[in-house]
Amino acid sequence: MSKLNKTRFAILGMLTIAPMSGYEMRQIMLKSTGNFWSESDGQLYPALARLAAQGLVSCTSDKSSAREKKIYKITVMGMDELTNWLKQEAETNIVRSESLLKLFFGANVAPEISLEHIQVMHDETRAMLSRLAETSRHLDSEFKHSPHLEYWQMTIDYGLRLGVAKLLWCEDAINKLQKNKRGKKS
Amino acid sequence: MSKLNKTRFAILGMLTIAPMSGYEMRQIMLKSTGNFWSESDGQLYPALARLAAQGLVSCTSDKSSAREKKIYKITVMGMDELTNWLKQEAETNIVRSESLLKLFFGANVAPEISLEHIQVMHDETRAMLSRLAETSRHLDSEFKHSPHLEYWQMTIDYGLRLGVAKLLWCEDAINKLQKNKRGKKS
DNA sequence: TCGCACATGTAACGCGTTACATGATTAC
DNA sequence: GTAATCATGTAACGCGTTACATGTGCGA
Repeated sequence: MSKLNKTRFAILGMLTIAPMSGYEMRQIMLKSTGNFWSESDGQLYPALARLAAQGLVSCTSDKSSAREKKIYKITVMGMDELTNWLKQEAETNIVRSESLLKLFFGANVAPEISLEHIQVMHDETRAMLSRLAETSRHLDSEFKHSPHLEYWQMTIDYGLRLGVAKLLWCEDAINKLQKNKRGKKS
Repeated sequence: MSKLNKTRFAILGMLTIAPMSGYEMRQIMLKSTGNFWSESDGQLYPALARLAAQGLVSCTSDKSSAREKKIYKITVMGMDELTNWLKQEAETNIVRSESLLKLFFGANVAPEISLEHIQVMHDETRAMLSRLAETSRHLDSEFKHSPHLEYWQMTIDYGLRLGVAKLLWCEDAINKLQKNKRGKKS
């Protein structure tokens, strides 16, 4: 029960924003929840089909555009399922950082190696921060009157705060390692 | 190749600290890398056996203690394998936060629900911070002259900085949600 | 004596990604 | 014409956890 698939809930949640296709959903997820939650094709499409079979979402085929597109919409039952899940305590909080694992074993190699790893983290974090800032601005203008906005901005703010902290840590770590390098030379 | 098992490297790395048994390794991992990397029984023991078969670790049976204990030691080949991995760029950086996902969909339920989730995050973060602080003190006294110490403290510092940022975010988010609640009432 | 910590493993299951298959339209 | 994007799906594979199996010794 505990490790049961959460994909269904991510989907149901996305459909409270608007009815959409699986493809659209994936794009939106990447840009919105991408920093803390993502789903792959192989999870998404089968899950959508299952939800439809269970009556938690309805599906209509849209043939107006180029290729056939399946537009999914959340049902009353689906809404029930979602809010019920939202009320439960969160279970899944996974972090797995190969960068930190490598740093942890850094004593086995030259400090330059660890420096390089941290530099990469630094660059990636900076890139993430600017993406987040852009998303934030975009949401503010695009969803001015949506009840979702407040919550979305909170998750963005989370990314911003953690990102800034990460950046500062990187700079600190780089300093320490460089000082150490000089220390060993002299 | 890219998604190849990293367990082997985590094990090899741990064995650069000291020769140890699988059981000990698990304990140590939980306390040291637990916040950013962990392995379960079902990964650890088979991986140890494979590494031994490949000659990357050696294994001696210790019958002095209560139950038979297998002490693993990293070999020269294993050391080679490890340093080679350490030099490569990190690939695996996974984050999956159900708490944030629930917050993202918070507009679908009463603000009290989201408040509660954030409160849980806050408490968990505080607990993590005090565990980290304790570990840090412990390492300082226990491994004063180890070349590992500097690197270990850096990963702890990472946890501390991110943790503090998380804490501040929680407090901020709680304030925002409470303000919003009052706003709706009046 | 009951339960916990020590200690090693296996089997089953589900999670999640990747790669593949298909095919239309659009932009260069 | 050919590459990229839109669009949906499937199959295979490996990752990772959980639960189970087994047994010892120690402390409350």
